[in-house]
Amino acid sequence: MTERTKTAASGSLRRPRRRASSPAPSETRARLLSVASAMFAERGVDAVSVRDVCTAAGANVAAVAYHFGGKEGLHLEALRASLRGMRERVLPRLLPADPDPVVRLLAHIGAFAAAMLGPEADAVAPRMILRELARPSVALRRVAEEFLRPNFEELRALVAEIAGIRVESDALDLHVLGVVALVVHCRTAAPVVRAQLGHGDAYPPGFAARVARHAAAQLFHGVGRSDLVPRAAEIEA
Amino acid sequence: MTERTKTAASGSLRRPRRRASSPAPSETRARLLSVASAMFAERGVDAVSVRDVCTAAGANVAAVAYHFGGKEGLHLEALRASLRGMRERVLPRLLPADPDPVVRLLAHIGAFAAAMLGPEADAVAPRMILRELARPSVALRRVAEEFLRPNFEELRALVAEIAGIRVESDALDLHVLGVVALVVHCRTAAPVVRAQLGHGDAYPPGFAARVARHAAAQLFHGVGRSDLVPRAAEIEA
DNA sequence: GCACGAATCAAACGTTTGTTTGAATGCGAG
DNA sequence: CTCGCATTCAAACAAACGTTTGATTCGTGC
Repeated sequence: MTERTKTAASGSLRRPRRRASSPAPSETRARLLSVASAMFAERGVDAVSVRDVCTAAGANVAAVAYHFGGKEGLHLEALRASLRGMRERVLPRLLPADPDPVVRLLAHIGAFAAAMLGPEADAVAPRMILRELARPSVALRRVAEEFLRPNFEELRALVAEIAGIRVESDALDLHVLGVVALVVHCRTAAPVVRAQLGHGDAYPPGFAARVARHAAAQLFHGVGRSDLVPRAAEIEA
Repeated sequence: MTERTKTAASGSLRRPRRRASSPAPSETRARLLSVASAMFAERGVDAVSVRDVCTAAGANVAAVAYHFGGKEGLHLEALRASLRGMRERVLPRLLPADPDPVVRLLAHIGAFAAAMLGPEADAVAPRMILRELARPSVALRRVAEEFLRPNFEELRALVAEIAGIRVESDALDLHVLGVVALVVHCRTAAPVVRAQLGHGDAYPPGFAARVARHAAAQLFHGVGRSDLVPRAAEIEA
């Protein structure tokens, strides 16, 4: 008994030792992760209790502590899963092999906007990531940058290639930021933006592409390539 | 005992009857409101307990329930106070009496950016308002629109006047949204943006004006008034 | 067959939450 | 003075939180 208690109490952060060659990754664990991701994205981590997650996943209350070492561990794992899903699903679409940097740029902006605002944007990943942006507390923001940072750098590189030496570095940053900001703002402040634009409960179909085309055109204008503006129309819904 | 419990459960929403001609607006009430606004803006409403607020304000735990009828009431009142302060302090600066719409537009954008990103942006109002944008749950967003909506409409009217019939309505909305989005995004996602721009823990001095000039220039480009772009430099820090 | 360990469970833990209570306090009017 | 009323206070309240506990189940390797 005492030995049991000692063993249990000793590990301040207890982690369930998983077998090296575990055949079953614990179906309960997977369910918890999936349900938690959805709920965290929907209502925010703080507004969701582990009891909510567990009952929704049909698991016991202790399951979270057992499989993830606590709520914090579940949160981090859900975030990681979201990031992984995001990278695997949308990043490939961001980088077509076309030699024309304009084509690549337009594809990038279009895919980014679609991921954030499109009809399939109900996916948990964007909502979860954007939720992290607003909470400067946790160091998980670092994890979030795993996605946003490459996105920004890639955009920056493409724009630099297209603009040539026409723009100084600082201005280049702001131009790229303008694109990201517009898309992100439409997502994070969606209710307010919809009210301002006179939309109803949801963005109209094709709105993501509309925003993407606008952002691209503005970008071309800004970096002194107004000649490319018509090509922004190449972004399709 | 049973009667006790019944009575306790009955009073669902109690409100302290304030005297009609109250001479002292309860200094404690004012302190609570001030402290709460700051803490709500800093850490978010959910992350701040009424105990935190009360001890920080040197008041009793029951003070919140007494003066505001509960935490919700305090939150709403703090939000209202922030909005009022914001309108009184920054809105007048948004509307100079200059006949030139370009001057008014530049003043508007400059003041908006300064309020959000400038050195005095530590004021609680912007942080509190922007925090509300991210939480679609409460109807307090309606209250927030008391500030953001007029801001948007005013900007829209000015841009429409400057651009003339050059732009269709939908595009006009997006152009105005682009300005708002850039400024707001720099504030809400500040840590990430700073990391992307290579800034440290804080934006460099003059950053607000830099952003404002950029947004204005982009706006002029977008609405086909590239001739006005140089005038964006009129925005000063 | 049996013991081991991973997994699940009901139950309870201690803490913190927002709120309520009933008694004190202070002050102005009658 | 004393009553009434707004205010403040220490204390306790029920509920919800994340976590821990000890028992139980069940498949596997020895």
